[in-house]
Amino acid sequence: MFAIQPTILFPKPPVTHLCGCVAPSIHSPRSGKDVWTRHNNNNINGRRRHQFNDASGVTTTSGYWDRNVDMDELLSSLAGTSNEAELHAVMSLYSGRQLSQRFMTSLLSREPDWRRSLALLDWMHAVASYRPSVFAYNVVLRNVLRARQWMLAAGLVDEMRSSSPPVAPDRFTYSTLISHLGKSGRLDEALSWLQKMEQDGVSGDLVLYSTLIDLSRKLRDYSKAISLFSRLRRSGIRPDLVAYNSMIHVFGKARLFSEARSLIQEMLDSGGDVRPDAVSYSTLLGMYAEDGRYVDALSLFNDMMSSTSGGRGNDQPPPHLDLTAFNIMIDVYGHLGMAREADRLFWSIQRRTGARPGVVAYNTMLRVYGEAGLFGEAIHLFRLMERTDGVQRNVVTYNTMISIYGKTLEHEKATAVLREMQRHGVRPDAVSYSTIISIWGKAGKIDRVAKLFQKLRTSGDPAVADPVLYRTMISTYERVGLVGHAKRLLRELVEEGRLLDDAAASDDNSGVPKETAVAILAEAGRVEEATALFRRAVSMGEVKDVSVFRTMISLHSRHGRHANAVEVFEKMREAGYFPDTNTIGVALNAYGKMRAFDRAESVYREMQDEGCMFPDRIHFQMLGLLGAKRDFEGVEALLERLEGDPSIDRKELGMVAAGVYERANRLDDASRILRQMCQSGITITPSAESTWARSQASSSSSSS
DNA sequence: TTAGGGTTAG
Repeated sequence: MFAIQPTILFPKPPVTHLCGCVAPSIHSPRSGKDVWTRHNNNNINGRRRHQFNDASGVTTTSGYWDRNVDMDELLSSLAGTSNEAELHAVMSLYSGRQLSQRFMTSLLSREPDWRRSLALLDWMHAVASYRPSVFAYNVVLRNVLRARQWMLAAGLVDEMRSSSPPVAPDRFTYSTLISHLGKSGRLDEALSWLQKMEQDGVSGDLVLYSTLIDLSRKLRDYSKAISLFSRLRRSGIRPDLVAYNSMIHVFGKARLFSEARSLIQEMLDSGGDVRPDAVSYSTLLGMYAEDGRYVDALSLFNDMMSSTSGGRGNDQPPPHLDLTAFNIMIDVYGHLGMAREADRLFWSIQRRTGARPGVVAYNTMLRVYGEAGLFGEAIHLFRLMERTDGVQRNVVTYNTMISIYGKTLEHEKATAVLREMQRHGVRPDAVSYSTIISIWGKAGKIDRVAKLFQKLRTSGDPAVADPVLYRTMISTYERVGLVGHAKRLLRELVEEGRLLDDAAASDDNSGVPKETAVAILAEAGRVEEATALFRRAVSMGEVKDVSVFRTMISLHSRHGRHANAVEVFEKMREAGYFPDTNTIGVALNAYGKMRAFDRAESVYREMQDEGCMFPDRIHFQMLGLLGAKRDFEGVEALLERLEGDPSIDRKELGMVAAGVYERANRLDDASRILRQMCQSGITITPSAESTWARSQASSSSSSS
């Protein structure tokens, strides 16, 4: 009858706990009233829902009489129940009173505790023979998901699908399930439900797809995000502004900058209903900045400054010029070594955007001053923040200031800032500690470093589970020659990873999660330990972030362990993860080194079939592999296909193809390609000319 | 009833 038996899956909690979930609003009549009043006055679908607020009960439209039932009394009785059996007993007292299904559903929808709502659902099934509606299921599902009871949630939806007759899950069911799964990093489960949803003929909507796209991005699974986007387009849904902006971010992360920029163009061309906004522009600006393409950022910013489109008036700045864009540009000027321009931009923020600089602007400016050696300005700004309304120094401010005192080699002042932040109630984090440790290390204060780290570990401060902090500790020890200490740290790390194998140990959250430990070991170049721990973590399903796979693949590749790199890569694909473009590049390289050309080719093809888009260099890499395989028909076929792709730079493609032939010692073909380039009006750069000349020279020498 | 986008520090 009931596919899930919560009593079996999840042992009953102690009575006090169960009561505690509902009791505060029930036991005290006063606060209980408040809670119900608040809920019942919610204006839902334009109708005021207050009919159950009356202690005497209200007649419902369905013809049942719920008036004999005092809602408060019923809820107090329920609050005293400690398990489903007792709940059933209480409810059966009321079942003779002909509670309407609507009443029951309403009761259920107000129940925030997942155990109790599940029990109510069970009761509706078993005792009253009320058939729970999709709505009822959705409410329970929401509660179960909020409690992160994943298995139970999946079971509930399976039950809906399989009960006879089925209670067909609807858009809300899937949307709730998928977004909760995704939010907690269970992207693959989320995607498998997306499939079931499609099987059930429930169409995904724009928000759902865009949630999944953004989740993929957060898990750094850009290829998957891109594939979802093309799926969205294929199903005829037109992206809106948020979806576009999400994708600009994704394309930027995947380094597909021309794609990112073309999305902005697409919005501009779309005829006005979707126009790029401040978020579109600053996303792209930020992506340029992150990839070190400061000049591109500058040129985009110039476009933004000169475009007045969408302005609200002559005196008003255009809406796409906002504080965030300026924040990014201060950072960009800083990286370009243009501190004076950054300074000018900072002080013009209010005039040009209408907004006052916030803490991020101050923090960025602070760092730019520090990096430019303008320490007087930095200290002045730091002091100014204290006196500026609406700007609160935060952990980033203090960390930046600590690092500035590190640059001036004033470790006592750096330490003083650390104390100052604690005095002001700002908790130092992993960045604060790794900054100060590195400063103390350089000042030779190893005792202080060791003492601090020991303190952090014993206090269970979450900052210790940070890969960079570990790396700082290790390199600090190594720099002063305490190699034994560094090794001990790594050994303990592995042991702590093992400690977490024990389910009980993971509850108290002590030690370092395996994913982190793998990253630390990999960064420290400890291939064997990292590999062993990684295998354990995978087998226990503890690897959720694709970046761990990526870390391992690049670790193996750096150490020339191409077979291992390929092994991890294939495991990653089996697990349903999409590798990012960098990883694909590394994997293709590894396949090439192993001379496994066919496997490389099928990866290249399959990923495109799955909707992936590659940056040019991946295509070029594939050309190179085909050349190395001496599959020249393949080279020509791919070349022809790539020539038809307008997003690929023709000149670069020609150069790469000529290089492929040159390496394969087919100089006639190399010349042919270069000749075709000249004929189609592509100017050949000096390096191309030298390639050409070399190919001519060696072809004449080989023929003589 | 559910739900999506941008910036700073080691």
